Amino acid sequence: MLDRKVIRKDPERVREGIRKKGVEFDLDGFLELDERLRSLITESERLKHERNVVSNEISRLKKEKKDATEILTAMKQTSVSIKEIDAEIKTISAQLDELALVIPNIPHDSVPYGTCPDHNVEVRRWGEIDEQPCSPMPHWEIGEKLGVLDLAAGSTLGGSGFIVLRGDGALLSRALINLMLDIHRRQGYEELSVPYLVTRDCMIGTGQLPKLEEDMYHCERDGLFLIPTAEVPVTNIHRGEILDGDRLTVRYTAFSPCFRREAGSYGQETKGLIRVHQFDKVEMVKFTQPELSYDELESLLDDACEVLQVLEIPYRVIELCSMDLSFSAAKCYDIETFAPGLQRWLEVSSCSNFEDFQARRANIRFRRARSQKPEFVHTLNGSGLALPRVIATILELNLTPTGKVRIPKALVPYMGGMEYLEE
RNA sequence: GGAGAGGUGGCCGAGCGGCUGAAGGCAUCCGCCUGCUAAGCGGUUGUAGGGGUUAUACUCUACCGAGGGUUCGAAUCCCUCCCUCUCCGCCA
Repeated sequence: MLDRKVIRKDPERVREGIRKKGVEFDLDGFLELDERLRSLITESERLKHERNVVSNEISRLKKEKKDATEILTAMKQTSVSIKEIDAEIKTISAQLDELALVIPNIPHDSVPYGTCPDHNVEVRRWGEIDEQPCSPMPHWEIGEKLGVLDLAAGSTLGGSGFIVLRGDGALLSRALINLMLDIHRRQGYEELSVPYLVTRDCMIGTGQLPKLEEDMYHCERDGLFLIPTAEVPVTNIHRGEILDGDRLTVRYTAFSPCFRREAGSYGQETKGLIRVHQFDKVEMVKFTQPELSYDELESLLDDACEVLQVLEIPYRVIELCSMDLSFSAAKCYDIETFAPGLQRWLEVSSCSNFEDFQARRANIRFRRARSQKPEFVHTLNGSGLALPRVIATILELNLTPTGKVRIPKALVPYMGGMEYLEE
């Protein structure tokens, strides 16, 4: 959510931001409604003041046992007026709130303008990309051959888009989760284990709702949503709170499964492990002071990259252009690994700074000192990392001529000493 | 799921429908006092929105779990919902 005052005082900046994100929004209509609301509030408060004054007068008269019938009747009319005006205020206010929730965050000045992923900017690479693997084979073929991946079982259980990992594949997944969490703990993140079902308010807080309702699994009976990422519960853990400024920057990491309906996805995109309805992910979330958030974004990115370095997986870092940014993000880096079997790059992490956009929605603030007013924190999050695509990369990248898959050294201890996945 | 109790300021805890933004205590911060690791005295301390100011000051409105209702007027009465606690039941 944007600051209502900023929208009011600097509408052009907001208009420009909305344009850069490629979103349609009637800002003038919004501003007119806001103007109308404020004049109604002024009028309502004027009448309430009058009512308060006269009510005291009535009280006084009654104590003195004098007659108050006359002003009492007059006040009845005032009371009716207040009710009418307040009803209108309520309606307009609700309209404005609803509208405000669908205004996207404004891209940071450093974000390149662009209309599609082709306009994203490669920031840097790490490691050698071998464009010619020993035998280009997609991970699902490797995985099924080794018996670590069972796509048929997945679709039996949940339909298309669900997967089953078997034996050493399941172990590999568990090992990766542990390795990632251990790395992030060492980097200074507190590990959390959080609910996978959350309330609508949480989903609004981080910005998934109301815009992306179609992409969410919803348990209507209980009004709960399955989380699309641990970002939602972890960020909302401080909703409504005022954090102690001394405690910032707060860093959390959490493992969770992620549930996404992926409405509208189809074809090649959905094959194998690339796009599934349920996948595991280790997430990092930060709460920080506004002046530090862009430094924290860089270190967050580094923290995610470190996982790939430990796993000896080459990657590149992409800065998203304005229209490729998510609704809530002000700036975002994607980390992509190269899958030699598929001959394409896979997004394994997104590291974003939301500035105060989520903090306003979820009302997360901090106080610099006891005497000072609370300010909104800046929130950031990044995957560290998404499991299935990392597994896909490892399968395709570490495939040996004999058909075995080499397990990255750092992972071996987590695999009970196992060095290869083999038949 | 059933029965009961309760949700008030940073915390504890009062609160006959009218001068209660809210007693009292603790804590906080400021000052005074006192030569001893403390006590005493006085004062201070919420959030949001509007108006106002260069910024303060100032001022208005709202807020006692949430939302409705009754009333000239609600923390206080009525309804609905949420949450917490205790007991019982059920269950991994």
